[in-house]
Amino acid sequence: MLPSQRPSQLRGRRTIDRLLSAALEVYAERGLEGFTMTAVIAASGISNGSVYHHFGDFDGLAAALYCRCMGELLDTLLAALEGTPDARDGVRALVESYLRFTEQHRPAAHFIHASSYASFLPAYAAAIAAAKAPKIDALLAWLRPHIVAGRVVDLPSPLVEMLLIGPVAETARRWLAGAPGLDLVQAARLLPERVWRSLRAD
Amino acid sequence: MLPSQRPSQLRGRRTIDRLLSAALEVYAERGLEGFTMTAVIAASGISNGSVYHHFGDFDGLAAALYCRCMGELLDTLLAALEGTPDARDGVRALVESYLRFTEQHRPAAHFIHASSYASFLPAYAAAIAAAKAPKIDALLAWLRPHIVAGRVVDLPSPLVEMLLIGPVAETARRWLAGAPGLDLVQAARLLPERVWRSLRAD
DNA sequence: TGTACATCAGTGAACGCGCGTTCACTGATGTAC
DNA sequence: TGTACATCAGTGAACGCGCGTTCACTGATGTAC
Repeated sequence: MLPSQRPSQLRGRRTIDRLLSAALEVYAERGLEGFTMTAVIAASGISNGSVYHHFGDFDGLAAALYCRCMGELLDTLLAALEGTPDARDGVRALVESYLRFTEQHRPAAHFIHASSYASFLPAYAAAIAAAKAPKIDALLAWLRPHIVAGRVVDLPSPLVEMLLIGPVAETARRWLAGAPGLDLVQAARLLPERVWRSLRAD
Repeated sequence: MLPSQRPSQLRGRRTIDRLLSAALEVYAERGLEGFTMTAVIAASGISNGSVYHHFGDFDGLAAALYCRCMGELLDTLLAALEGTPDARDGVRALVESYLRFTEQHRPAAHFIHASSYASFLPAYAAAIAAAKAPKIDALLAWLRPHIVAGRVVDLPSPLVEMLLIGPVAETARRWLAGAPGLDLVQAARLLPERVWRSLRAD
């Protein structure tokens, strides 16, 4: 577990929250380059010593921010599946909600994508994986019956995930990087059906 | 054009080549974190002054390396289409060759993906886009007749690109990040047909 | 063929800046009796 | 209900390190005549 997840006092939880919010603001305004201890301290008004108290080091803060953003994304995807038993509807809802999340939470989405190869990940990989696991499992639990029943193609689950997430993740990435000619609303209208076609068993 | 592309003397071209090769080695061994001026200088045996002479600044060297790696990837994709007029064959060949390139040129592929949000990109975005444009155009030129003839779905071309590249790009990214349970050979066997199904018009 | 000269290529010591981190400290909170 | 004390939370000055960059310089190459 990340150290930050378990502060024993309410005061500590509020400090952590202020630090993470300030960190995302700093990232949104100045990018990875400007995402530094110094900048986060200044933006949050909290002393550097508190960062070490709660996160161990600056990478720990980055890992905690990553967990928070990724958690929000996964919660959004899970919410989209709520009360959607049909396979095609569910796949379409996943694609649409991923793109909607990207548009509505641009800084968080940007941070998630930009962190794929960040230096803080290796050190905190286990903690991050543990935080993601239950939500990933819930997504796979929704999907499995559809594979078993022969409605979705029976491939190794990492490959099913690639077909499902690949096109939207790449779309989000390019849009976040400022690529011209990409319209997320248009993508949300046109991509879901094509993704479904790559996944349906027939 | 990147300054590095046009050295007037053979000696200069060799220095540039040694610097870029050393830079990719440094990146492969120590990651983005260890990818510094100091490390590249030490690995190449060339003085820092020469870097400034040829690239302007360290970001210029990074941009030149990105161009070189991306150029190799695009050349590989174009070569896969050579003598492949059929739409389905071509799409499958693109998917397969993208994955094969990732496996065979791991450091270059890693650098490409990790650079998506790198700080050197904005400053050199125009030069990089100019270097990529002819090859991207060649890929689209292969695809267009198939769309016109109704064999490939008629979507805005950025979205066609997302469906084509998304699943393999995401697969490559996860594999490069060391995700467990991803087998590129298996992916090259199973993904091409599913990608084709998302693209074919019917 | 030889010489003069401009330009290109390469060197490496020196510099300043901002980064993450440390540490000795004060203050707040919760708990035991 | 009050007091003592351990632990948690927060502070901020100080530090060292390594980074990208600068600059005055030497050496190599190509060209003009």
